Amino acid sequence: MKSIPRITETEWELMQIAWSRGPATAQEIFDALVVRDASWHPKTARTLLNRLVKKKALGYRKEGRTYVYRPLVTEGDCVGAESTSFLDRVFGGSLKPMLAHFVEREKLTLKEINELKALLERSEGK
Amino acid sequence: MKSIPRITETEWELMQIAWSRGPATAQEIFDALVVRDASWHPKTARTLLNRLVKKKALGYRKEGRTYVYRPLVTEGDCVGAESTSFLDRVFGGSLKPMLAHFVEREKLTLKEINELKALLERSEGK
DNA sequence: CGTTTCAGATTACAGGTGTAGTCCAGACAG
DNA sequence: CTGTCTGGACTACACCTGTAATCTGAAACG
Repeated sequence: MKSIPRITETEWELMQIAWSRGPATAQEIFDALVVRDASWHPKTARTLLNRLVKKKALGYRKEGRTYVYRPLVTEGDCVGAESTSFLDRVFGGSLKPMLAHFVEREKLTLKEINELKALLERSEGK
Repeated sequence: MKSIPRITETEWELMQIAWSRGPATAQEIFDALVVRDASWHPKTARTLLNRLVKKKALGYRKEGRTYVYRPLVTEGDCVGAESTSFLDRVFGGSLKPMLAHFVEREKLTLKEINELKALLERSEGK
């Protein structure tokens, strides 16, 4: 079982791109970042790419003179790790209060409520 | 509108105690920490108390020779801030995928499922 | 070929964090 | 009173984070 590296807040933005685009060069990743938030600086993005490589969250393959990066951890694994950490830290690990919090907090539309209920129904069958 | 200070992972443990016990001395807080996890060191706990004071997450009142600490931010506010941050970072701010993740992940008992459905019903009425 | 250019490597740097140790003044023991 | 003990203040320190700048070698331009 591989241990999931700890992804920081800023690093998540790069990982999201890495996961959604698949293999991509530093330039491509940077371009995608800028689309979401123009204030990204290329040097900053590169530093973070390097750190993610060091953490083994990303790997790369030399492709001519540039590197093509790709995720070494799945989004699901990272989401899982982060979710567990959040749940433990903020809600002492109890699912129900957590779900209650979110349901209360956002004003859900009737449609959303029904979708969620459907989700629960399906879970029930499993 | 007050801004919620950023509470780190370790600091959450102190805050949880501060919220649940109400006003308490450093010693009392430390004792409570040790109950949960014997590896706490008193100096570490004190340092964190000071940092939380600096962050204005805790305040204190001199009581004779020692200080009595109390929270300056509510648990609800901190939970809310942390939840938003988590939701944005990990699920791009979309509630449904997040709830889906948790519902899928844990194997909910039928009882829990029904409780959650009840929660949704109530939310509907609001 | 010499020069500009650009990707990646290396270096910078000020907070923030986890984890403690040392210093100092007042409360307490004798 | 005087030495001791203790709570709080200050100091330490390595690693992490966010945010870049500078150095270097090779590719591309002219």
